[in-house]
Amino acid sequence: MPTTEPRDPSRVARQAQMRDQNLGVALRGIVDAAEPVSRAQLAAAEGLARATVSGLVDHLIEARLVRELDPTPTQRAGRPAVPLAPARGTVAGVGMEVNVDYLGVRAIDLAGDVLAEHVELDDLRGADAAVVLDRLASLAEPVVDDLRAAGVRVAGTALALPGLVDRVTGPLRVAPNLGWRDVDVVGLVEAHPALAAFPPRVANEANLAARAEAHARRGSPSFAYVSGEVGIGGAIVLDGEIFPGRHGWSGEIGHVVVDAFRGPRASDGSLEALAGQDAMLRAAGLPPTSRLDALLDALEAGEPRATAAVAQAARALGVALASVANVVDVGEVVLGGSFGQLFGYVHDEVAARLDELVIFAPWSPLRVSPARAGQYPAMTGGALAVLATVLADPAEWLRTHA
Amino acid sequence: MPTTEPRDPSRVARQAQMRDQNLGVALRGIVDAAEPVSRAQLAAAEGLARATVSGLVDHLIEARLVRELDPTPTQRAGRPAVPLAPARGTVAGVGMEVNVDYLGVRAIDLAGDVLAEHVELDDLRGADAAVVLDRLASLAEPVVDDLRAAGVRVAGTALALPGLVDRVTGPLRVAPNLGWRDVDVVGLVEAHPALAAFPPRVANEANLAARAEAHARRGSPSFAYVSGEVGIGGAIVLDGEIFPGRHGWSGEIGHVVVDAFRGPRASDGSLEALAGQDAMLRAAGLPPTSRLDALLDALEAGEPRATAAVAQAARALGVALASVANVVDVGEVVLGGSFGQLFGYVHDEVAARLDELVIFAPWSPLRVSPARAGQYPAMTGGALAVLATVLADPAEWLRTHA
DNA sequence: CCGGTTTAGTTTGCCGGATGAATTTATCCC
DNA sequence: GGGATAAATTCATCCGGCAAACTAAACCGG
Repeated sequence: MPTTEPRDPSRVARQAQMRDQNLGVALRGIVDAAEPVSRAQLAAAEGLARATVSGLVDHLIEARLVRELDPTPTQRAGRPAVPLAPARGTVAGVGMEVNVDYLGVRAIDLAGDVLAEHVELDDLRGADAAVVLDRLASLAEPVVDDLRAAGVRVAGTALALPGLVDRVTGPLRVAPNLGWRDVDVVGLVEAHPALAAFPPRVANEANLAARAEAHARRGSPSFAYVSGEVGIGGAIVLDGEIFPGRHGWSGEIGHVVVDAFRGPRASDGSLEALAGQDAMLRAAGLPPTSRLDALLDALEAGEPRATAAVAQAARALGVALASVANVVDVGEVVLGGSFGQLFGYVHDEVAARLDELVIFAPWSPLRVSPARAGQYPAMTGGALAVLATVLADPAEWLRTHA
Repeated sequence: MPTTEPRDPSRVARQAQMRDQNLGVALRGIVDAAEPVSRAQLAAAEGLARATVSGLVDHLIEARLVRELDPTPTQRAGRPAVPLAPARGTVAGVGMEVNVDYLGVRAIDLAGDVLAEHVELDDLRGADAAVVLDRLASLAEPVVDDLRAAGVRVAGTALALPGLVDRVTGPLRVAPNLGWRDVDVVGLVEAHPALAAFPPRVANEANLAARAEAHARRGSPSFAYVSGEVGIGGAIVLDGEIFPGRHGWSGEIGHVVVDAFRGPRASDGSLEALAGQDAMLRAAGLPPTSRLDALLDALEAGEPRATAAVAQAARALGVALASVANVVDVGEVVLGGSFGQLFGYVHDEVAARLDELVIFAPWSPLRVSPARAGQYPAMTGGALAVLATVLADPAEWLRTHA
């Protein structure tokens, strides 16, 4: 599970906050651990006294955020440790997504297990926002209801969208590939009575997908994530944290210009214009209505136009990512979405461009790897984003919810 | 003064740390304030009890980090507040810089006043690193000695270099325009006996210049900074903090590629290749040995080749900055160094390209402004970086120094 | 089987430091 | 000179982390 939300760094230390803060430290220590840890290990890892940790853990267990496992038979002397693990099925984050050809919901608990999931495939280009969001809410309603009926506390919902979304207030500014502009997404979702109590945190699809990717990789990785859907989105991950930017609009790698002098408008040379799905299909001589599978088939068959199209796109992708790496100093590039599927065809070119263009490559070569977060990573990332609010300050969350 | 160094966010809260942390909060509250604040104001601003703040402030005064000013005659009833201000001339940060045509030292105290300064102009392209750094140390030696003789505690030194420098360990990886590569800068500076006790924090020139710029703008601004020296450097500033990246190599805007298909090598289309000082002079038909002044004269005279050269460079600059803005979501662009001097000639084109290419421009237009940090901002930024270590944890600093 | 050893977890008294209320100090105003 | 008002200090209280002592539950060697 990724770590905390950003917090005011110059915060004063108070007595009361101390407890709350350490409760969070303990919970994150348990949830982030690769293996179940004992109270004693946790104390050693965080530098707290064992007595202190015991008190915190008792609190977390009582709040059903943590559970004790059966002691594992060890061959060592001494009283066996009680392994601690995140509780299962007690708290859930709900991630929702509307994208160009599907929409869906996924609920995940603190242990990272998927508790429920619903996805519907459909072409939503140009669909009416109110209709689509009502349909999404209808999809989410039974999920939320079932969870609550089963005694699962729903910590909140998140909604991933393929566009520019304000970080806090959540209006969708523009989603070019859906044809949406200035949509009050939160309001439309809340309009559905079942979700009125759970206003979604809205965020960009690629940013949430990157969060899922960071979670899948454990241990606070840093990378630039590229999400090839119909458009090209992206995100920057630093030490396991999504880099949100000032308004939540960061990571728009698709709008990086790699060829400023290509057409009359400089945006004709943007990465999305050169390596977006439509551009690749066109360059490969495939009908614009076809899907990525058609391109993959053509590549498999060794079709020269398809090969050339993907090579050209890979060059643009590599150049754009090199610029990103030069500016934000990330050591790894993760290709997701369609670029994940095309990984074998684009890896070498992307790696070569990074090697050539990133100024620090001689001292810290960049890795290029495919996404591992599974299907619909933005739904997972949305659920994780919700759970991260619980992890950031469990005491506060327990006071307001629970 | 800019705020703290980044700190481990998931740190546990301890009793002992609480005092130290609040000491830092209080000190930063006083130093960052635009006007002198009283203990009571500080307590209200930070949400601490007045009693607590009093104790902290007493500690800071005793440590000569803060001083009390004379109460200003106010027209209100009640006991007049004692204004608190950063102490002057008690602690200094020393910023040093080696750049392509100058090298120098500047010492600054907590109040932001320049206590000492020495700059020597010289063309250092291709000069031997050991020789230059020894010369720099000789320049810094009397500055440090004089400060110490005057009872000023020297908090440390920083060294700005026009190249890629490792954040912590500080070897200079490469400085293309100096012709340096893999230089143990810290070791060479420390070799000078006067500086043996003050190993410099080494950092990129543009990153430190951006720190000075952030300081000059108060109030935690966010912007992308471009430093046009002989090469083109840059930095990202978010809420007043320099964004260092994983290794301290961030902000290399000069290596952003805006025209991937220009030459045989993709790097022929980098911003530095298109808008660096050499490129502009060449395009303007000026001899490569000439300086920026010659270009400014030609522009002033309406010389068409010069105008065209700068227009072309401005286009590349605007496109590169648009890519940066799309990726890191900054709302302002600050042009420093030669681009600061050329500001009047490049502003419109840069602003137009940002407006055209930055996807969020319709909702949050980007500002383009010239740098205000004065001459040799990297020296100032280096000194501020040193002082920031004091501000980050004054208690710790007092334990180890003082 | 039993005492010694080792490690995990709990109990307990202590202590640092934030806190709020009360107090003192310093000014303005009538 | 006597309120009124606000700043700063003093003081008793309380919270929570801490170290040490203690209990619990395993292993081991005889």
